[in-house]
Amino acid sequence: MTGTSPDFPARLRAAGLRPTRQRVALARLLFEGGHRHVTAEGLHVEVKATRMPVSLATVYNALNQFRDAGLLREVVVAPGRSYFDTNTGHHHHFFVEPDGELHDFPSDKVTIAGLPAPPKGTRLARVDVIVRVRR
Amino acid sequence: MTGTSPDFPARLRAAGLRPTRQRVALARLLFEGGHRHVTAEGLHVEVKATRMPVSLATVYNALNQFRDAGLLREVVVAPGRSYFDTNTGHHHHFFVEPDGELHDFPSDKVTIAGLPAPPKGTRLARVDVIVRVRR
DNA sequence: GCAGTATTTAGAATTGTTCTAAACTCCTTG
DNA sequence: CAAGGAGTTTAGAACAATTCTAAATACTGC
Repeated sequence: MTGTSPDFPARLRAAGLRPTRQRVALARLLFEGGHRHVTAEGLHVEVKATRMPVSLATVYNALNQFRDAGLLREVVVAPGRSYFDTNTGHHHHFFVEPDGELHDFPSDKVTIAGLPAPPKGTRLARVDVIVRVRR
Repeated sequence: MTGTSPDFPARLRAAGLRPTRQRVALARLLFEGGHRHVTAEGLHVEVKATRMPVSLATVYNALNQFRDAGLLREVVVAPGRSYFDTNTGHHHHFFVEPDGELHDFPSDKVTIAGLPAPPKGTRLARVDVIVRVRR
């Protein structure tokens, strides 16, 4: 079989989101190639470069909805700017300061031992490892 | 005994910062008790409650200068808000979502194995572990 | 004490993000 | 396939966190 041609409208519908033109355009940019890290501003610039103008507010809306639907993961590494990661599986990040470049690395080779128990009345949600590096 | 009275002016001077009234007032709030996590807004409210009014801009300036001087560490855990940690030693964080509560835990019991090498042309700066928990 | 530079300040400006209300579009139904 | 309603999009205003600006003030060395 020749490469899966991702049916974006269907994927969006499966996530409980109406496949509007702008959501499909954004999904295409986000999910068509390999994994990516984007900011709202960056994605807005990209989508404007296509023949489908989309407002910045819609980019923000879509990113938040995609994240809530589990299609994206939000990564908080730098003050004042949110990154969204199309890789929603288990993995961690390299963050190159001060450029703001972000790279995934798989978590399956990484072992974290000796973590204390969560504070009383809380349960573990996720463990983020951010390896900060400099040029 | 009257306990150790930390000489804040001297500590500031040692860090290369002039011991102005407002910096000393902020240092007192930050370093007098045990380790703390503060936001600029929060610290501003606190310092206003003392008899020494300090502008919000000065709080931001001071926090940034203290961080640059190594007296504080900035912790990025939530989008749109920076936390400053008076604990500059090796340790990691619990972050209670969605309240925004932050707790330290020492890193000496924690072992992280299997981290990949930093990307070419970069050197390791720090490894942050954020354990996200929920109520 | 005085000059001189660093610091503080109020308020404006900037940046990133969310909100609002009106216009539009997807989808279902007839 | 027209119509209607709910869900979306949009431009622009609003908001929140932070930084900048230019003028006033405070620390420090002499």
